[in-house]
Amino acid sequence: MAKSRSYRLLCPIARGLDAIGDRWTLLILRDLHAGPARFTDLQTGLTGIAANLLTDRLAKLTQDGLMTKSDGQHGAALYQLTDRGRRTRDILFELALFGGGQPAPEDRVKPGNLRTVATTLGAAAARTALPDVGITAELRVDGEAISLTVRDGAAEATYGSATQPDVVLDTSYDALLKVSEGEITLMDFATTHSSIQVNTPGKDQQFMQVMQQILEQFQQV
Amino acid sequence: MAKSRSYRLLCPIARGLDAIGDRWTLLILRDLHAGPARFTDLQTGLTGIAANLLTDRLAKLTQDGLMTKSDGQHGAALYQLTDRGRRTRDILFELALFGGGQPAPEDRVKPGNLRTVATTLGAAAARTALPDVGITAELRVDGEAISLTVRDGAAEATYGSATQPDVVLDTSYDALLKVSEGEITLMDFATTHSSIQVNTPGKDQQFMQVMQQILEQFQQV
DNA sequence: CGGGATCCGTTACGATACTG
DNA sequence: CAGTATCGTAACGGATCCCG
Repeated sequence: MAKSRSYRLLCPIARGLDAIGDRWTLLILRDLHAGPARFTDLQTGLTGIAANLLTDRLAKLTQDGLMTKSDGQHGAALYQLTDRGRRTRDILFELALFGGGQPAPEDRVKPGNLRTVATTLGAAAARTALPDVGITAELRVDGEAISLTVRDGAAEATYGSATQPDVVLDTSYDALLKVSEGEITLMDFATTHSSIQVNTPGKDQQFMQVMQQILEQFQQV
Repeated sequence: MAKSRSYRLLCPIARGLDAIGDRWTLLILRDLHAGPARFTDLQTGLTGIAANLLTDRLAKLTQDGLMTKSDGQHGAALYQLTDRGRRTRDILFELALFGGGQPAPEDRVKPGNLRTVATTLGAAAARTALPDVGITAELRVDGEAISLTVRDGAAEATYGSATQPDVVLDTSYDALLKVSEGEITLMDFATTHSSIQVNTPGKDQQFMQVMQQILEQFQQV
């Protein structure tokens, strides 16, 4: 593992950056917040990180106690966040809020998978106050499934299908970006850029309420 | 100006990192949140950044509209944040919360100046709810002055002396780090690691209330 | 002395190829 | 699938020099 440059400052901000400030590191954490992932899952989501760099980063994150490596099915290692690693979530969310306001040139591409969507929605949902809502939803974004559950005031979003979802929402990454950046309204998003399938009658009201609260997180100027 | 590597992803997190993810950039912003600064002020606070790198980073931040350069007294240029640049404050604060939980090896040194303290306290203060408090305080941390004002529910901390402070608190960087990281209690901090001078009788109560709310921000596990 | 610009050795990154 | 190995290139770090 190549040792990364350190600022060697006592300042907590500098110490934080020593742990997660290296190139790619925050994007790796971003994808891990969507749930455990294999090496290849990460490599795909990061669109073109060199394999050796990914190896380096995973080693450092593991050594620093932000992540663990465990053996999954048939030799496929699984990487997942530790409790300490999960504490980077709000950093990522603030970064997303800021980055959403940055101009995006034309040559930008979609990430290789949409784990980032699960992370961002999950972080936003965790900031909402949803006392009496109990719901399991599946979002299909450009065909990729994201599971969103809210129960007992706690919210969680993971990459992958939901089991027995009350509601399934079908939409696109483009539309999600647009609504989160205020280019289209929530109403417009829900009606013309999404289609919804209700498995548990009545739950669609709760779901829309949740989505509204999530997306409102992005509106704070 | 050397062009920085871009992730070229639509993802807001990646876009944010394209703007502020380069080495040193977040630390520059950190110091600028404490108020306008000259080239040398920044170079000092960053303890050993190469001059050409600082030049590069300032140029990129200016070009991206996060910062402006203006002429100060006798040829000394002044750099300061734009509104957009100020939106990085919560990223820095979340980073500080996270970084405070990271172990700090022995060989770490104090930054060359304590602008970072003004930034961190200011960001923490901005998150508190302080409706009916009006106070101007000066913190002297290892001899460096930081001005903290709270008025009409809004808080601000800048590097430099306060004009006619109601209260002056004398303390050390070490003590501030310890209390923010939970190694000592607020009471311990206030009594044995600080000395307070009250210019406006009665304001010390309000001040302690403010300090408590600020430092409580760091206790959230 | 503040505010850089220039130069150059070192280090990390990025792309490709290769292996268990 | 999950990495390791190699190598050219780009960014960083330190020093020196320049200019008002």
